[in-house]
Amino acid sequence: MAREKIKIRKIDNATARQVTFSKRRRGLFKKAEELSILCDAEVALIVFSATGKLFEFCSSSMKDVIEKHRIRSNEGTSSDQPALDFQLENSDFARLSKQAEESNHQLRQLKGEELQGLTIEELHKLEKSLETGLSRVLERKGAQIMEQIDLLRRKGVQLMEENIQLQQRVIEISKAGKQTIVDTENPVFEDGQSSESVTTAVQSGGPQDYDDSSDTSLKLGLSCSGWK
Amino acid sequence: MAREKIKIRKIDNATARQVTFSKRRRGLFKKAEELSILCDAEVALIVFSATGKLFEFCSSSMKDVIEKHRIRSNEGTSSDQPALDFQLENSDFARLSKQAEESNHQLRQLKGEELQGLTIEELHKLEKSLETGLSRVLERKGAQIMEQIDLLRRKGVQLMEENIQLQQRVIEISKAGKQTIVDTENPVFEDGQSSESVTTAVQSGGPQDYDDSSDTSLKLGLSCSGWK
DNA sequence: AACTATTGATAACC
DNA sequence: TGGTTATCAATAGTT
Repeated sequence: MAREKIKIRKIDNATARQVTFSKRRRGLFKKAEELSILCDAEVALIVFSATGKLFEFCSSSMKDVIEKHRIRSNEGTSSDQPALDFQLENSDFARLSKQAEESNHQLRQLKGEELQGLTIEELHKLEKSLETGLSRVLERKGAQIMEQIDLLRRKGVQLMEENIQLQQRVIEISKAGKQTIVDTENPVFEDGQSSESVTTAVQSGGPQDYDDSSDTSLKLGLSCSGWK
Repeated sequence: MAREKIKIRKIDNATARQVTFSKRRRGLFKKAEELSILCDAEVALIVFSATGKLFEFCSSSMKDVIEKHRIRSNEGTSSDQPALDFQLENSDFARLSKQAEESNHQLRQLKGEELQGLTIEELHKLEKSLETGLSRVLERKGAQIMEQIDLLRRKGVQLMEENIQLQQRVIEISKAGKQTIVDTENPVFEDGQSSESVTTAVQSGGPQDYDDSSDTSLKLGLSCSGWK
Protein backbone atom coordinates (compact mmCIF):
# COMPACT_ATOMS: atom_id res chain seq x y z
CA MET A 1 0.00 0.00 0.00
CA ALA A 2 2.75 2.36 -0.52
CA ARG A 3 5.67 3.46 -2.55
CA GLU A 4 6.67 -0.11 -2.85
CA LYS A 5 5.18 -3.44 -1.97
CA ILE A 6 6.73 -5.17 1.02
CA LYS A 7 6.90 -8.78 1.97
CA ILE A 8 5.07 -9.75 5.11
CA ARG A 9 7.97 -10.76 7.30
CA LYS A 10 9.56 -9.23 10.37
CA ILE A 11 11.01 -5.80 9.53
CA ASP A 12 14.76 -5.92 10.14
CA ASN A 13 15.41 -2.29 10.92
CA ALA A 14 14.26 -1.69 14.49
CA THR A 15 13.39 1.97 13.91
CA ALA A 16 11.41 1.27 10.79
CA ARG A 17 9.69 -1.54 12.65
CA GLN A 18 8.65 0.79 15.45
CA VAL A 19 7.34 3.38 12.98
CA THR A 20 5.38 0.77 11.06
CA PHE A 21 4.03 -0.59 14.32
CA SER A 22 2.64 2.79 15.27
CA LYS A 23 1.08 3.42 11.89
CA ARG A 24 -0.39 -0.02 11.35
CA ARG A 25 -1.57 -0.30 14.92
CA ARG A 26 -3.64 2.84 14.50
CA GLY A 27 -5.05 1.49 11.26
CA LEU A 28 -5.89 -1.86 12.83
CA PHE A 29 -7.71 -0.28 15.78
CA LYS A 30 -9.63 2.00 13.48
CA LYS A 31 -10.73 -0.96 11.35
CA ALA A 32 -11.70 -2.90 14.46
CA GLU A 33 -13.90 -0.07 15.65
CA GLU A 34 -15.44 0.39 12.22
CA LEU A 35 -16.33 -3.29 11.99
CA SER A 36 -17.98 -3.22 15.39
CA ILE A 37 -20.07 -0.17 14.50
CA LEU A 38 -20.95 -1.00 10.90
CA CYS A 39 -21.87 -4.59 11.55
CA ASP A 40 -23.03 -4.42 15.14
CA ALA A 41 -20.34 -6.91 16.14
CA GLU A 42 -18.53 -7.35 19.42
CA VAL A 43 -14.83 -6.82 18.81
CA ALA A 44 -11.97 -7.17 21.27
CA LEU A 45 -8.40 -6.45 20.24
CA ILE A 46 -5.32 -6.84 22.41
CA VAL A 47 -1.85 -5.92 21.17
CA PHE A 48 1.43 -6.23 23.00
CA SER A 49 4.30 -4.43 21.29
CA ALA A 50 7.69 -6.15 21.08
CA THR A 51 8.69 -3.93 23.99
CA GLY A 52 5.80 -5.25 26.06
CA LYS A 53 3.55 -2.20 25.88
CA LEU A 54 -0.17 -2.99 25.96
CA PHE A 55 -2.73 -1.58 23.54
CA GLU A 56 -6.32 -2.65 23.63
CA PHE A 57 -9.70 -1.94 22.10
CA CYS A 58 -13.10 -3.36 22.82
CA SER A 59 -16.44 -2.36 21.37
CA SER A 60 -18.13 -3.21 24.65
CA SER A 61 -16.52 -4.55 27.80
CA MET A 62 -13.20 -6.35 27.47
CA LYS A 63 -14.01 -8.40 30.53
CA ASP A 64 -17.34 -9.55 29.10
CA VAL A 65 -15.92 -10.43 25.70
CA ILE A 66 -13.06 -12.41 27.19
CA GLU A 67 -15.47 -14.19 29.48
CA LYS A 68 -17.81 -14.95 26.59
CA HIS A 69 -14.84 -16.25 24.63
CA ARG A 70 -13.69 -18.40 27.53
CA ILE A 71 -17.12 -19.98 27.84
CA ARG A 72 -17.16 -20.68 24.10
CA SER A 73 -13.71 -22.24 24.19
CA ASN A 74 -14.68 -24.47 27.06
CA GLU A 75 -17.80 -25.64 25.26
CA GLY A 76 -17.95 -29.40 25.64
CA THR A 77 -16.16 -29.32 28.97
CA SER A 78 -18.25 -31.49 31.22
CA SER A 79 -18.97 -29.73 34.52
CA ASP A 80 -22.49 -28.92 35.61
CA GLN A 81 -22.68 -25.91 33.30
CA PRO A 82 -25.31 -27.41 30.99
CA ALA A 83 -27.54 -28.31 33.88
CA LEU A 84 -27.42 -24.76 35.15
CA ASP A 85 -28.02 -23.41 31.68
CA PHE A 86 -31.01 -25.66 31.30
CA GLN A 87 -32.42 -24.57 34.61
CA LEU A 88 -32.11 -20.93 33.72
CA GLU A 89 -33.30 -21.40 30.20
CA ASN A 90 -36.51 -22.99 31.35
CA SER A 91 -37.31 -20.43 33.97
CA ASP A 92 -36.89 -16.71 33.81
CA PHE A 93 -33.85 -16.59 31.60
CA ALA A 94 -35.67 -16.83 28.30
CA ARG A 95 -38.25 -14.31 29.34
CA LEU A 96 -35.68 -11.89 30.62
CA SER A 97 -33.64 -12.36 27.50
CA LYS A 98 -36.63 -11.62 25.32
CA GLN A 99 -37.50 -8.56 27.34
CA ALA A 100 -33.90 -7.32 27.16
CA GLU A 101 -33.89 -7.81 23.42
CA GLU A 102 -37.10 -5.82 23.11
CA SER A 103 -35.66 -3.02 25.23
CA ASN A 104 -32.55 -2.90 23.12
CA HIS A 105 -34.63 -2.85 19.98
CA GLN A 106 -36.62 0.10 21.23
CA LEU A 107 -33.41 1.79 22.29
CA ARG A 108 -31.93 1.37 18.83
CA GLN A 109 -35.07 2.70 17.21
CA LEU A 110 -34.95 5.76 19.42
CA LYS A 111 -31.41 6.23 18.19
CA GLY A 112 -32.68 6.10 14.64
CA GLU A 113 -31.55 2.60 13.79
CA GLU A 114 -33.56 -0.37 12.60
CA LEU A 115 -36.31 1.83 11.19
CA GLN A 116 -36.79 -0.16 8.02
CA GLY A 117 -40.23 -1.70 7.77
CA LEU A 118 -41.93 0.78 10.07
CA THR A 119 -45.10 2.41 8.81
CA ILE A 120 -45.46 6.15 8.71
CA GLU A 121 -47.72 5.95 11.72
CA GLU A 122 -45.16 4.02 13.74
CA LEU A 123 -42.45 6.44 12.68
CA HIS A 124 -44.68 9.27 13.77
CA LYS A 125 -45.12 7.72 17.21
CA LEU A 126 -41.37 7.40 17.51
CA GLU A 127 -41.01 11.02 16.50
CA LYS A 128 -43.52 12.13 19.16
CA SER A 129 -41.75 10.06 21.80
CA LEU A 130 -38.41 11.59 20.87
CA GLU A 131 -39.84 15.09 20.91
CA THR A 132 -41.37 14.53 24.32
CA GLY A 133 -38.11 13.14 25.65
CA LEU A 134 -36.15 15.95 24.12
CA SER A 135 -38.36 18.64 25.58
CA ARG A 136 -38.18 17.05 29.02
CA VAL A 137 -34.41 16.76 28.83
CA LEU A 138 -34.16 20.37 27.69
CA GLU A 139 -36.46 21.48 30.49
CA ARG A 140 -34.35 19.63 33.01
CA LYS A 141 -31.14 20.99 31.51
CA GLY A 142 -32.52 24.50 31.68
CA ALA A 143 -33.48 24.06 35.32
CA GLN A 144 -30.08 22.61 36.09
CA ILE A 145 -28.34 25.51 34.39
CA MET A 146 -30.43 28.08 36.23
CA GLU A 147 -29.65 26.31 39.47
CA GLN A 148 -25.94 26.39 38.76
CA ILE A 149 -26.07 30.03 37.73
CA ASP A 150 -27.95 30.90 40.90
CA LEU A 151 -25.43 29.00 42.97
CA LEU A 152 -22.56 30.75 41.27
CA ARG A 153 -24.24 34.11 41.74
CA ARG A 154 -24.67 33.50 45.45
CA LYS A 155 -21.09 32.32 45.75
CA GLY A 156 -20.07 35.47 43.94
CA VAL A 157 -21.92 37.65 46.41
CA GLN A 158 -20.30 35.78 49.28
CA LEU A 159 -16.88 36.21 47.76
CA MET A 160 -17.48 39.89 47.23
CA GLU A 161 -18.48 40.29 50.84
CA GLU A 162 -15.41 38.39 51.94
CA ASN A 163 -13.35 40.57 49.62
CA ILE A 164 -14.62 43.70 51.26
CA GLN A 165 -13.89 42.31 54.70
CA LEU A 166 -10.43 41.25 53.59
CA GLN A 167 -9.73 44.66 52.11
CA GLN A 168 -10.67 46.20 55.42
CA ARG A 169 -8.44 43.74 57.23
CA VAL A 170 -5.59 44.54 54.85
CA ILE A 171 -6.02 48.23 55.53
CA GLU A 172 -6.13 47.60 59.27
CA ILE A 173 -3.08 45.39 59.16
CA SER A 174 -1.04 47.71 57.00
CA LYS A 175 -1.97 50.55 59.32
CA ALA A 176 -0.98 48.41 62.27
CA GLY A 177 2.24 47.44 60.48
CA LYS A 178 3.16 51.06 59.80
CA GLN A 179 2.36 51.91 63.32
CA THR A 180 4.55 49.07 64.52
CA ILE A 181 7.39 50.03 62.21
CA VAL A 182 7.18 53.55 63.48
CA ASP A 183 7.09 52.27 67.06
CA THR A 184 9.75 49.57 66.96
CA GLU A 185 12.07 47.81 64.54
CA ASN A 186 10.50 44.37 65.22
CA PRO A 187 6.97 44.48 63.90
CA VAL A 188 4.36 42.85 66.16
CA PHE A 189 0.65 42.42 65.55
CA GLU A 190 -1.24 43.98 68.33
CA ASP A 191 -4.66 42.33 68.17
CA GLY A 192 -5.41 38.60 68.58
CA GLN A 193 -5.26 37.85 64.86
CA SER A 194 -1.95 36.99 63.27
CA SER A 195 -1.13 37.21 59.54
CA GLU A 196 -2.13 33.56 59.33
CA SER A 197 -5.73 34.45 60.04
CA VAL A 198 -6.00 36.25 56.71
CA THR A 199 -5.34 33.02 54.83
CA THR A 200 -7.76 31.15 57.05
CA ALA A 201 -10.48 33.69 56.42
CA VAL A 202 -10.34 33.04 52.69
CA GLN A 203 -10.90 29.32 53.09
CA SER A 204 -13.68 29.43 55.67
CA GLY A 205 -15.54 32.33 54.15
CA GLY A 206 -19.06 31.14 53.41
CA PRO A 207 -21.61 29.26 55.47
CA GLN A 208 -21.21 26.28 53.08
CA ASP A 209 -17.95 24.56 52.39
CA TYR A 210 -15.89 26.30 49.79
CA ASP A 211 -14.86 23.21 47.80
CA ASP A 212 -18.39 22.72 46.56
CA SER A 213 -18.49 26.03 44.80
CA SER A 214 -15.17 25.32 43.11
CA ASP A 215 -16.50 22.05 41.76
CA THR A 216 -19.71 23.63 40.61
CA SER A 217 -18.09 26.34 38.59
CA LEU A 218 -15.68 23.87 37.05
CA LYS A 219 -18.49 21.55 35.95
CA LEU A 220 -20.48 24.42 34.50
CA GLY A 221 -17.47 25.63 32.63
CA LEU A 222 -16.73 22.23 31.15
CA SER A 223 -20.24 21.49 30.04
CA CYS A 224 -20.49 24.87 28.38
CA SER A 225 -17.92 23.77 25.83
CA GLY A 226 -20.42 21.61 24.00
CA TRP A 227 -23.48 23.86 23.81
CA LYS A 228 -24.91 25.21 20.68
CA MET B 1 -12.50 2.41 -0.19
CA ALA B 2 -15.13 1.70 -2.64
CA ARG B 3 -17.58 2.96 -5.17
CA GLU B 4 -18.79 5.43 -2.66
CA LYS B 5 -17.80 6.61 0.76
CA ILE B 6 -19.99 5.39 3.63
CA LYS B 7 -20.67 6.80 7.05
CA ILE B 8 -19.46 4.72 9.94
CA ARG B 9 -22.75 3.84 11.53
CA LYS B 10 -24.69 0.60 11.79
CA ILE B 11 -25.67 -0.64 8.33
CA ASP B 12 -29.47 -0.74 8.20
CA ASN B 13 -29.93 -3.47 5.61
CA ALA B 14 -29.33 -6.80 7.35
CA THR B 15 -28.09 -8.55 4.21
CA ALA B 16 -25.69 -5.79 3.32
CA ARG B 17 -24.53 -5.76 6.93
CA GLN B 18 -23.77 -9.48 6.80
CA VAL B 19 -21.88 -9.15 3.53
CA THR B 20 -19.83 -6.23 4.84
CA PHE B 21 -19.17 -8.15 8.04
CA SER B 22 -17.71 -11.06 6.12
CA LYS B 23 -15.52 -8.88 3.94
CA ARG B 24 -14.29 -6.48 6.57
CA ARG B 25 -13.72 -9.27 9.07
CA ARG B 26 -11.37 -10.96 6.63
CA GLY B 27 -9.60 -7.66 6.08
CA LEU B 28 -9.28 -7.03 9.81
CA PHE B 29 -7.87 -10.48 10.53
CA LYS B 30 -5.39 -10.10 7.69
CA LYS B 31 -4.21 -6.75 9.05
CA ALA B 32 -3.93 -8.21 12.53
CA GLU B 33 -1.72 -11.01 11.29
CA GLU B 34 0.41 -8.66 9.22
CA LEU B 35 1.00 -6.40 12.20
CA SER B 36 2.07 -9.29 14.36
CA ILE B 37 4.51 -10.57 11.76
CA LEU B 38 5.92 -7.29 10.50
CA CYS B 39 6.42 -5.75 13.91
CA ASP B 40 6.97 -8.82 16.05
CA ALA B 41 3.95 -7.97 18.17
CA GLU B 42 1.59 -10.18 20.10
CA VAL B 43 -1.90 -9.72 18.70
CA ALA B 44 -5.15 -11.24 19.91
CA LEU B 45 -8.41 -10.55 18.15
CA ILE B 46 -11.85 -11.79 19.18
CA VAL B 47 -14.95 -11.03 17.16
CA PHE B 48 -18.52 -12.01 17.90
CA SER B 49 -20.92 -11.43 15.02
CA ALA B 50 -24.33 -9.96 15.76
CA THR B 51 -25.65 -13.48 15.50
CA GLY B 52 -23.24 -14.64 18.19
CA LYS B 53 -20.79 -16.48 15.97
CA LEU B 54 -17.20 -16.42 17.23
CA PHE B 55 -14.15 -15.55 15.15
CA GLU B 56 -10.70 -15.30 16.64
CA PHE B 57 -7.08 -14.78 15.77
CA CYS B 58 -3.99 -14.83 17.90
CA SER B 59 -0.37 -14.53 16.85
CA SER B 60 0.64 -16.82 19.70
CA SER B 61 -1.62 -18.43 22.28
CA MET B 62 -4.95 -16.82 22.98
CA LYS B 63 -4.88 -18.16 26.52
CA ASP B 64 -1.47 -16.64 27.17
CA VAL B 65 -2.34 -13.25 25.74
CA ILE B 66 -5.57 -13.05 27.69
CA GLU B 67 -3.78 -14.08 30.84
CA LYS B 68 -1.08 -11.47 30.20
CA HIS B 69 -3.79 -8.90 29.63
CA ARG B 70 -5.58 -9.90 32.81
CA ILE B 71 -2.43 -9.49 34.82
CA ARG B 72 -1.89 -6.06 33.33
CA SER B 73 -5.45 -4.96 34.02
CA ASN B 74 -5.54 -6.37 37.50
CA GLU B 75 -2.12 -5.05 38.38
CA GLY B 76 -2.17 -5.11 42.16
CA THR B 77 -5.45 -6.96 42.46
CA SER B 78 -4.70 -10.24 44.15
CA SER B 79 -8.00 -12.01 44.87
CA ASP B 80 -8.45 -15.65 44.09
CA GLN B 81 -8.94 -16.13 40.36
CA PRO B 82 -11.04 -19.30 40.54
CA ALA B 83 -13.64 -17.77 42.79
CA LEU B 84 -14.00 -14.78 40.51
CA ASP B 85 -14.17 -17.02 37.49
CA PHE B 86 -16.85 -19.14 39.03
CA GLN B 87 -18.84 -16.06 39.87
CA LEU B 88 -18.61 -14.81 36.32
CA GLU B 89 -19.29 -18.18 34.78
CA ASN B 90 -22.50 -18.66 36.67
CA SER B 91 -23.71 -15.13 36.45
CA ASP B 92 -25.11 -15.05 32.94
CA PHE B 93 -28.47 -14.43 34.44
CA ALA B 94 -27.26 -11.70 36.74
CA ARG B 95 -25.37 -9.99 33.94
CA LEU B 96 -28.31 -10.15 31.59
CA SER B 97 -30.53 -8.86 34.32
CA LYS B 98 -28.17 -5.99 34.97
CA GLN B 99 -27.91 -5.24 31.28
CA ALA B 100 -31.68 -5.28 30.90
CA GLU B 101 -32.03 -2.93 33.83
CA GLU B 102 -29.48 -0.60 32.26
CA SER B 103 -31.33 -0.69 28.94
CA ASN B 104 -34.59 0.15 30.61
CA HIS B 105 -32.95 2.95 32.51
CA GLN B 106 -31.56 4.41 29.29
CA LEU B 107 -34.96 3.98 27.67
CA ARG B 108 -36.65 5.91 30.48
CA GLN B 109 -34.05 8.65 30.30
CA LEU B 110 -34.62 9.00 26.56
CA LYS B 111 -38.29 9.41 27.37
CA GLY B 112 -37.39 12.21 29.75
CA GLU B 113 -37.78 10.28 32.99
CA GLU B 114 -35.30 9.66 35.77
CA LEU B 115 -33.27 12.72 34.87
CA GLN B 116 -32.71 13.85 38.43
CA GLY B 117 -29.08 13.80 39.44
CA LEU B 118 -27.72 14.11 35.91
CA THR B 119 -25.12 16.77 35.30
CA ILE B 120 -25.60 19.38 32.61
CA GLU B 121 -23.04 17.57 30.51
CA GLU B 122 -24.91 14.28 30.78
CA LEU B 123 -28.17 16.00 29.94
CA HIS B 124 -26.48 17.55 26.94
CA LYS B 125 -25.38 14.14 25.71
CA LEU B 126 -28.94 12.86 26.08
CA GLU B 127 -30.15 15.86 24.12
CA LYS B 128 -27.70 15.16 21.32
CA SER B 129 -28.70 11.51 21.20
CA LEU B 130 -32.37 12.44 21.00
CA GLU B 131 -31.72 14.98 18.28
CA THR B 132 -29.78 12.43 16.22
CA GLY B 133 -32.53 9.86 16.67
CA LEU B 134 -35.21 12.38 15.83
CA SER B 135 -33.47 13.53 12.67
CA ARG B 136 -33.02 9.93 11.51
CA VAL B 137 -36.64 9.11 12.23
CA LEU B 138 -37.76 12.23 10.37
CA GLU B 139 -35.50 11.35 7.47
CA ARG B 140 -37.00 7.89 7.30
CA LYS B 141 -40.55 9.20 7.67
CA GLY B 142 -39.97 11.69 4.88
CA ALA B 143 -38.71 8.95 2.59
CA GLN B 144 -41.65 6.77 3.49
CA ILE B 145 -44.12 9.57 2.79
CA MET B 146 -42.57 10.36 -0.58
CA GLU B 147 -42.79 6.69 -1.45
CA GLN B 148 -46.47 6.57 -0.55
CA ILE B 149 -47.20 9.75 -2.45
CA ASP B 150 -45.45 8.40 -5.49
CA LEU B 151 -47.44 5.19 -5.23
CA LEU B 152 -50.73 7.07 -4.92
CA ARG B 153 -49.82 9.28 -7.82
CA ARG B 154 -49.16 6.29 -10.03
CA LYS B 155 -52.42 4.63 -8.91
CA GLY B 156 -54.17 7.87 -9.74
CA VAL B 157 -52.80 7.87 -13.24
CA GLN B 158 -53.92 4.27 -13.68
CA LEU B 159 -57.40 5.07 -12.43
CA MET B 160 -57.68 8.02 -14.78
CA GLU B 161 -56.73 5.85 -17.70
CA GLU B 162 -59.29 3.29 -16.64
CA ASN B 163 -61.84 6.04 -16.31
CA ILE B 164 -61.27 7.15 -19.85
CA GLN B 165 -61.61 3.62 -21.11
CA LEU B 166 -64.78 3.12 -19.11
CA GLN B 167 -66.28 6.33 -20.42
CA GLN B 168 -65.63 5.13 -23.91
CA ARG B 169 -67.21 1.80 -23.10
CA VAL B 170 -70.24 3.53 -21.60
CA ILE B 171 -70.62 5.57 -24.76
CA GLU B 172 -70.29 2.47 -26.91
CA ILE B 173 -72.75 0.51 -24.82
CA SER B 174 -75.35 3.27 -24.68
CA LYS B 175 -75.04 3.61 -28.44
CA ALA B 176 -75.48 -0.15 -28.77
CA GLY B 177 -78.44 -0.03 -26.37
CA LYS B 178 -80.18 2.65 -28.38
CA GLN B 179 -79.53 0.73 -31.53
CA THR B 180 -81.01 -2.40 -29.93
CA ILE B 181 -84.06 -0.56 -28.68
CA VAL B 182 -84.60 0.79 -32.13
CA ASP B 183 -84.12 -2.66 -33.63
CA THR B 184 -86.14 -4.86 -31.26
CA GLU B 185 -88.15 -4.65 -28.01
CA ASN B 186 -85.91 -7.22 -26.24
CA PRO B 187 -82.47 -5.62 -25.89
CA VAL B 188 -79.53 -7.93 -26.68
CA PHE B 189 -75.80 -7.10 -26.56
CA GLU B 190 -74.27 -7.82 -29.86
CA ASP B 191 -70.54 -8.02 -29.13
CA GLY B 192 -68.84 -10.59 -26.85
CA GLN B 193 -68.96 -8.36 -23.77
CA SER B 194 -72.02 -8.43 -21.54
CA SER B 195 -72.97 -5.73 -19.05
CA GLU B 196 -71.13 -7.79 -16.45
CA SER B 197 -67.85 -7.15 -18.20
CA VAL B 198 -68.08 -3.47 -17.33
CA THR B 199 -68.06 -4.28 -13.61
CA THR B 200 -65.18 -6.70 -14.10
CA ALA B 201 -63.15 -4.10 -15.90
CA VAL B 202 -63.31 -1.79 -12.88
CA GLN B 203 -61.89 -4.39 -10.52
CA SER B 204 -59.09 -5.71 -12.70
CA GLY B 205 -58.00 -2.37 -14.01
CA GLY B 206 -54.30 -2.08 -13.13
CA PRO B 207 -51.44 -4.44 -13.81
CA GLN B 208 -50.94 -4.79 -10.03
CA ASP B 209 -53.59 -5.96 -7.61
CA TYR B 210 -56.04 -3.29 -6.71
CA ASP B 211 -56.30 -4.03 -2.98
CA ASP B 212 -52.79 -2.79 -2.38
CA SER B 213 -53.58 0.69 -3.48
CA SER B 214 -56.62 0.81 -1.25
CA ASP B 215 -54.56 -0.19 1.77
CA THR B 216 -51.89 2.31 0.95
CA SER B 217 -54.20 5.26 0.73
CA LEU B 218 -55.96 4.23 3.91
CA LYS B 219 -52.70 4.05 5.85
CA LEU B 220 -51.57 7.38 4.53
CA GLY B 221 -54.88 8.91 5.44
CA LEU B 222 -54.76 7.61 8.98
CA SER B 223 -51.22 8.63 9.69
CA CYS B 224 -51.90 12.07 8.28
CA SER B 225 -54.27 12.75 11.13
CA GLY B 226 -51.45 13.24 13.58
CA TRP B 227 -49.01 15.37 11.61
CA LYS B 228 -48.05 18.83 12.58
C1' DA C 1 5.46 14.52 11.92
C1' DA C 2 4.07 15.62 7.12
C1' DC C 3 3.95 14.32 2.41
C1' DT C 4 2.63 11.37 -1.79
C1' DA C 5 3.04 7.65 -4.92
C1' DT C 6 1.47 3.44 -4.68
C1' DT C 7 -0.69 -0.55 -3.05
C1' DG C 8 -4.56 -2.40 -0.53
C1' DA C 9 -9.29 -2.64 0.95
C1' DT C 10 -13.85 -2.46 -0.11
C1' DA C 11 -18.96 -0.66 -1.59
C1' DA C 12 -21.81 -1.50 -5.07
C1' DC C 13 -23.04 -4.50 -8.45
C1' DC C 14 -23.66 -9.19 -10.63
C1' DT D 1 -21.17 -16.85 -1.28
C1' DG D 2 -17.77 -15.50 -4.56
C1' DG D 3 -16.02 -12.42 -8.41
C1' DT D 4 -15.41 -7.65 -10.67
C1' DT D 5 -14.51 -2.80 -10.71
C1' DA D 6 -14.38 1.99 -9.50
C1' DT D 7 -13.11 4.42 -5.57
C1' DC D 8 -11.58 5.44 -1.22
C1' DA D 9 -8.21 4.47 2.51
C1' DA D 10 -3.84 2.88 4.35
C1' DT D 11 0.74 3.16 4.22
C1' DA D 12 6.15 2.61 2.58
C1' DG D 13 9.45 5.41 1.63
C1' DT D 14 10.96 9.95 1.73
C1' DT D 15 11.75 14.66 3.52
